[in-house]
Amino acid sequence: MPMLMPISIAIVEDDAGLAGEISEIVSDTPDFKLVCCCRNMAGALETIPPLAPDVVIMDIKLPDGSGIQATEKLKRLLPDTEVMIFTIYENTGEIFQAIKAGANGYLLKRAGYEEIVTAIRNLMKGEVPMTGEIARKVMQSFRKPQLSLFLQNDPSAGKLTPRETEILQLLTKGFQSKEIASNCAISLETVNSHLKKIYEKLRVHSRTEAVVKFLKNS
Amino acid sequence: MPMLMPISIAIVEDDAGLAGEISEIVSDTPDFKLVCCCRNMAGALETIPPLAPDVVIMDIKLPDGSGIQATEKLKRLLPDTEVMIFTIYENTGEIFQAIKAGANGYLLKRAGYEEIVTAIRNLMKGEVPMTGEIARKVMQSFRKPQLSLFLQNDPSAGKLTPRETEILQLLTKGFQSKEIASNCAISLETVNSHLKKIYEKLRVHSRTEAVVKFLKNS
DNA sequence: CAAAAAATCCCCTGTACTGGGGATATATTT
DNA sequence: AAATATATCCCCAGTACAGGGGATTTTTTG
Repeated sequence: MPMLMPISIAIVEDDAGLAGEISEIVSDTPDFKLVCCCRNMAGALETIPPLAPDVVIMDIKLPDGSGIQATEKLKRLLPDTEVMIFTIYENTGEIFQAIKAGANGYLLKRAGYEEIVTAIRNLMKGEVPMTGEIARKVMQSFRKPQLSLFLQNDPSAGKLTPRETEILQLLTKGFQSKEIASNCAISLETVNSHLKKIYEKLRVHSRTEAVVKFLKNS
Repeated sequence: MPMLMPISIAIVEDDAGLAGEISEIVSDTPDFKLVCCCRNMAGALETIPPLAPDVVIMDIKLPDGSGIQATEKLKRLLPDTEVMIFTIYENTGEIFQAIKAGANGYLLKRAGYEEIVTAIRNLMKGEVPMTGEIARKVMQSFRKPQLSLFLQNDPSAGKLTPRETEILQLLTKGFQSKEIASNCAISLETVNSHLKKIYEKLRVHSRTEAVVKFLKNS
């Protein structure tokens, strides 16, 4: 399917080797057209806006700033340009920052030739190219205190004993551990023991998570 | 590539016509195996757990409940089973509920033969099949988060600033301070500063108390 | 009765949290 | 222009919490 208008692509990447590889991929694809290849943020913000490419492939770590900042600024100037982050980082924080900055896709650098070409085409179709791992992380963030909601009729999560339920209820009232101890006339250590079991059974790692889970399901 | 173990699939769909179409697609694919086809939620919750299929294709509108509830319950019992929502609804709320309930993918009913087969295979590879439109919506929700949420003008909340509200909301998801820092791209110290103000305004002395107050008032 | 579950207590290590000081840079409002 | 609010960052001290070992007694249950 010959296209009248090739997809114009800009690259922002400080590593010369990698920049070369990508530009080769772009050049080797008939309907792709490389319009510029920047080495740093300053250059990108100066060169790219007047070119208004269809796609920008953006590295995160740049010598004079972060690709995330660059993305934010570029998207403000060129809202219709698709920015795809291309990075080695799998850190969740980075990913969210990039998404918030307006990135339209997120590829890991270990991606192969085919993957990159496909991702760019998908981008133009309005899809959101992400590796499976990244998509999972994004999805998980929605169910952060993890699913697996309840206790009463949840066989996989052990049922709470009466004492544990009582203590959990006190947690929801904002009591701290030593207050619970004196309230129940037991030692602080015992409260700790119960908390450990409660966390284990609810599969959480803090009193706040435990309380949220409890309140959501009662 | 012949597979020794076919992918076992269950369908939950009240519309007989559609159920028929999907089961045909599944049956026509060599390495797929249909293990059951349920018409309602009650049946699904009874039949599916002992079968422990690899994949469940789940309709949202069921005669005796919602596919979202069904997903939640199934995922509790079968955390390793991939549940793919299959629906006509493009409503953002529905999508988020489904994701929170633990759905692993989200397909629109206008999807074609190929798309369905591909989605199931991607699911097994750990990817998250979503149509482009849905992925966009999910991503967008990160860009302008929280503002839509309820607490906005709660008088008892003592006028929290947008940032404070955002952070409080992250608390309710069980995030710890440094996770909030990385998600908001600010330092831990800043998170602490915000927390101090939040506690002061809500007149509480711990994150758990803050969360409880927030959840009770929303 | 014997085994299992529940409830109690103790030690210890490392990390997270609370709350007390600050400071600075933008915005917003007056 | 001055005052106020918001958002950001820093240091520090003391406490609380999370989770890893245990152990003992009572209660429940097969």
